[in-house]
Amino acid sequence: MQGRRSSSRDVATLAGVSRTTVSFVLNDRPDANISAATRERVLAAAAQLGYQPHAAARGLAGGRSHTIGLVLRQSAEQVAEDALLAETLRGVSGAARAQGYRVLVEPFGALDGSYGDLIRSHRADGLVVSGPRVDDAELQALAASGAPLVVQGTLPGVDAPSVDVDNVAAAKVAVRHLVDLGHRRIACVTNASLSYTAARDRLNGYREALAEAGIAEDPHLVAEADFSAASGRRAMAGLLEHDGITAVFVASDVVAFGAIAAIRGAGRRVPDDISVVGFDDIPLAAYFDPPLTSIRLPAHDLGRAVGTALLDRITGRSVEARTMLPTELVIRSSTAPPPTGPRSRDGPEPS
Amino acid sequence: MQGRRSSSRDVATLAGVSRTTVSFVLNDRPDANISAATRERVLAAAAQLGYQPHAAARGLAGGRSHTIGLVLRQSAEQVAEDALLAETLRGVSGAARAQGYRVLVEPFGALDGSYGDLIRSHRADGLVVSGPRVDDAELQALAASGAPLVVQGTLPGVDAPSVDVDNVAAAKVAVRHLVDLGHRRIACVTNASLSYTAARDRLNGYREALAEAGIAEDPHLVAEADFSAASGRRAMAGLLEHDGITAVFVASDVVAFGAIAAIRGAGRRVPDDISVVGFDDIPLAAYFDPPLTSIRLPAHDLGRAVGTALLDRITGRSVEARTMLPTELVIRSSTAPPPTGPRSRDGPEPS
DNA sequence: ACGCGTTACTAACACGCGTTAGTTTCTCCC
DNA sequence: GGGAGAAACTAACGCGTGTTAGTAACGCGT
Repeated sequence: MQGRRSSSRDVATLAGVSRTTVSFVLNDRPDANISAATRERVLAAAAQLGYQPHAAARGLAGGRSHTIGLVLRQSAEQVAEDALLAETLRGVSGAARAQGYRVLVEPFGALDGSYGDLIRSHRADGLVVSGPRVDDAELQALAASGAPLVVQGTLPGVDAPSVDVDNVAAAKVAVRHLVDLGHRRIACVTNASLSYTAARDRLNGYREALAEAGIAEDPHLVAEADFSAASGRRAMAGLLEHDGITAVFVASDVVAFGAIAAIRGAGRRVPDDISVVGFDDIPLAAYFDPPLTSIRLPAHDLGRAVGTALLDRITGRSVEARTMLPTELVIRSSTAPPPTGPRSRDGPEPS
Repeated sequence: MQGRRSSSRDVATLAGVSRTTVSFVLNDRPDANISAATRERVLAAAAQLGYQPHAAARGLAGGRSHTIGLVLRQSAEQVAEDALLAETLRGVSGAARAQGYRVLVEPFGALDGSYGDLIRSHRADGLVVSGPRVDDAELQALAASGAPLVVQGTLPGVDAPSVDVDNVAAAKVAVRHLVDLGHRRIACVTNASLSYTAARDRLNGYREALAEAGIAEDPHLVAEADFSAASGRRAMAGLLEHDGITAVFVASDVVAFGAIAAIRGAGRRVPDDISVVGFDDIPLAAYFDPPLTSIRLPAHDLGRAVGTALLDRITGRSVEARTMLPTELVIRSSTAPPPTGPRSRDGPEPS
């Protein structure tokens, strides 16, 4: 079908025009005057040869790589546990492809902070930085140098647009759901170390919800996890040493799976003895036992939004400094009213 | 810190040498004779300027993009459900980076078969094709044209190296585990449609294990799922209409989660009434209730192996036509001996 | 003093495209 | 008929690098 790689010169020769004309036609230059007949001839020639511009040559001449980088700033273990990565990636990639861009994924953001090389070497025209941390010097420097980058998540003090969900509000909705069911002694397991802004925000949402309900916060009822189910189990096991807990807000579904394992391990039942609300609504949440009540995080939309924002930034369009996507509480079976008596199993109705 | 982008010419000027010498030093050309003093001076100048070669220029001149493509041939839903994608990606990316390569991810392999453009436009020097299907015309054409590509999975009849686990043998081990526990009436839920070779192989392993145990196969005990937990629930619900099933081999953990939901929905217990073996050993398998017995799939190693194989192919080193990675049966709590009586709850011991 | 091989370096081309400045052809109106 | 302006196209440069062919300096033996 195809002999050897064909260049733009081959197309020009076949169509009987100059290389410049070929370039004008294929790139749809609006100010160029190309007759309909010529345009047709060029397109036919290109199709016949299966012509595909050489990406490097295009990038060199045009000063644009038509590639964006997706930098995962989390550690290897965290990346592995990220059940929503695939969806986010699809969203970013979809947004990119719609404008002729492709996505380079850099999953070692945490290994060495050298992802700035992607920009410096013009391998990528811009970066989506996911899972930013407050102590990210590379990110600060990159943003200061004016590199096109968009943060997925929240990172105050960095001069770059960001896309995120409102973690505070979402966590608040989750905890309020527990309050509405009648719970008063509600624990919290964070999704990660508090050096992650998302973890901090979700914890703050928990606190605000308690405050609004007039419940005094007990610092002993807050435990930190670090993305993994194993850490959730450990954190929850610690919390269970305190009496009277009837509900937990766990700021990540994966961590919640571990927490539930700990609850079961202690001989308690979900939701009969302890209600659990998760966060993220990963695909498996609905198939867990019990099906997990959670906050749905629009992973695909997040990816698309962050990709679109970056491309807007690259192409000089205006970008909102902050985009917030809506979340939604998905109520399943891991939450119920608190037990009435010490061992009552009847379903009491909240007033 | 950095003024404007510095080119190789700036480095040459600063070091007091020619641009060619700079190129020789930075690329470590073995046949070039560069004095230690000059080499030192060049490296110092490059470091001082923070010099980073322009990727497009390098690619154009060298004819190599230093990028490999990771093509996900599964549908969007399947990609979303793929809990091991992150690990595989890390493996591929790690292998690539070790040789100065980066990874471009193409998650829309199923949308349009146009991933060949990555090769034709020289955007990528080679492709890792994951989740191949027998009816992939693009793949056939690409392989025939001599494009460097490596298949992750199994696809007979395509002239390209492949990396995979031995799905037949692994499935056999899983089913033999059930047989050894004393089960005789063992059902199977596939992980996907049988147009996927992995699904077919795992089913064959199931059949071989039954045959070796002298158990006649009942075609009614095999049901197809399609990657999702929802499909697993449906498939299992159908199987439960047949009497006497005491164990199921489900060729995917995610699907198994759905299957377990169906079993519970029918009022049966795992493993007391029905044992379940999964496949993949996704991170959450250990935290499911009950913790899932499964076949561990070395996702990270698979990624690294397939990445390394592709790079070997690109750089002209010899590549084995077929690499098989080992799997391992991880026994947890979703499998147990079959119930002795119609409703016995005691733990019987297999003889 | 001269030739010869080795060492250390450089000038200049090629990669394939986008793009600016310039040229030719065509149309129209006085 | 002739000049002006628009329409349609092209020649040639530049992007930043890798690489080949070629040159200058140097050591050394005769």
